[in-house]
Amino acid sequence: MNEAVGEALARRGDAPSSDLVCQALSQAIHEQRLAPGTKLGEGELAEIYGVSRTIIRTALQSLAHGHLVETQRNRGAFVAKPTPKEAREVFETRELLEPRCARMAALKATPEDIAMLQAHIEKEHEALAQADQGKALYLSGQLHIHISRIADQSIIAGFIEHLIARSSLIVALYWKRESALCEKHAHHSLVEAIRDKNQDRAEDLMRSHLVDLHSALELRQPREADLSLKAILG
Amino acid sequence: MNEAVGEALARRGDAPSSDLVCQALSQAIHEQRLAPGTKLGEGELAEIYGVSRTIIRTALQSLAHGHLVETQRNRGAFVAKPTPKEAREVFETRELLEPRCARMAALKATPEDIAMLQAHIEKEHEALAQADQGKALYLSGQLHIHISRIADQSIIAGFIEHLIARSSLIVALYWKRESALCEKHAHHSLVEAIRDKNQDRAEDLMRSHLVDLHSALELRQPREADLSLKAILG
DNA sequence: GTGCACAATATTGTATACACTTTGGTCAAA
DNA sequence: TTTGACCAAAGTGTATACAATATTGTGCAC
Repeated sequence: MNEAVGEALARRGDAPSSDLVCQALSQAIHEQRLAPGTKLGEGELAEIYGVSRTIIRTALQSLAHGHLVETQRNRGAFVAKPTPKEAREVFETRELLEPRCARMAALKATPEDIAMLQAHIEKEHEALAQADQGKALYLSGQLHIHISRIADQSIIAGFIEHLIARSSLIVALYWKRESALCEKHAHHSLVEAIRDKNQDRAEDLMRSHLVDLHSALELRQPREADLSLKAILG
Repeated sequence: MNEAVGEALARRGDAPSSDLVCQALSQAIHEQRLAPGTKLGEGELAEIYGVSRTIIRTALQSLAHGHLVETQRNRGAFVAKPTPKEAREVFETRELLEPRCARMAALKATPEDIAMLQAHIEKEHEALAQADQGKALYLSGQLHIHISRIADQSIIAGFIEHLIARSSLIVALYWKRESALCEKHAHHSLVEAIRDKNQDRAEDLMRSHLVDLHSALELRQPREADLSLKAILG
């Protein structure tokens, strides 16, 4: 029973309010309701969420650590604007880490894991059917995170989670065309390969899936107007 | 001249005091002057560094994001105690990332980079000659960070920096025997390979160097007594 | 009308004050 | 002696107040 007691004590929620704010802001960024470059004023956010600036500052600092927002001293926090170089690096790093994770996931996945992945894909289909672009993007990232967690390499999984968060911003800035259908099929066959414990195929499918995503980006200068001034006149 | 103006504005230092505290604590951890598990009381640190708890909390939060300290709600912050599983994962991840970085560094290193690495090795020798274990450990990690930066993959370099920071804690907890001489030689030949642009050799040397480090660890339960209760009764 | 200096405003950085939780100890009862 | 509750002290979580900095608006000189 000792184990149960420990679990209960550890599970005693007490979610810090800064975490809730952090999650709310993350989700808004992932769903592209906050565009890159948007100013995140502390007072403004404090009023919106009904907490003090202390909490907001804590949350913004967390997001800054995850490179989702950039802070400038005495100027404030802004939704991050990954540069083309950063965008390229994010995907290069994903192409290094995720195929290995897919391989390990194929090795270690339990029937429960498979069921979870398949249920997740169902949710993705629903979001696509409803043409809910933001939710579809979010769920797509979540699938990658689930796979990395199944691989049971929590550090790499943490890195991947980090990279996927940044990928949302990159997609917001540099996405070229709609290829949702392609993605849908890629996820489906990837989960199949994991289900079949086909490590080589899972690794290959993940790699080519990421290459497809990467090549669907137009890594030119950001399109926003407020930065183009700097880009042009710099 | 626009460029120069922008540079000057951006370079206008203004290091936030929380960063200074953060750096001081990091260095103390790296040099093993703060043992894993040590309580980091906010008031105590505030008095030591002559700033308010606000600054200390900010710094501790940064360190928590880097997994150098662990915070427990309403209980405070403690120097992190990586578990054997975490330790294994840290080195497995380093073995995945760093050999690739060494290869890219061999490809991209400029003569200035080589000179910097060689100068760094000199400093390592000095620290070893003075039997300054803490400084030697710190410099050893710095060399790995320099190499990853030369590879010009800033995201991977950031991950490696993160992993090396955690490695300090792991070494503090699980180091088995002294093999400083081995390390000295490994670093030397690694820099040689990079100097000679020998990518395969740089990659192999880095890999075997990391494997050596990894195998010099005794990944059993932590030795501290205050945790053994939990470990026994869990 | 244009450009610059300066003041007013707004926003961030830091310190302090207060509320809540944990912790350690004391005392009473079994 | 041991167990339990309760109280006091210490420490963390949050809000607020004040200081420093940046931004914006105004007026003056040219």
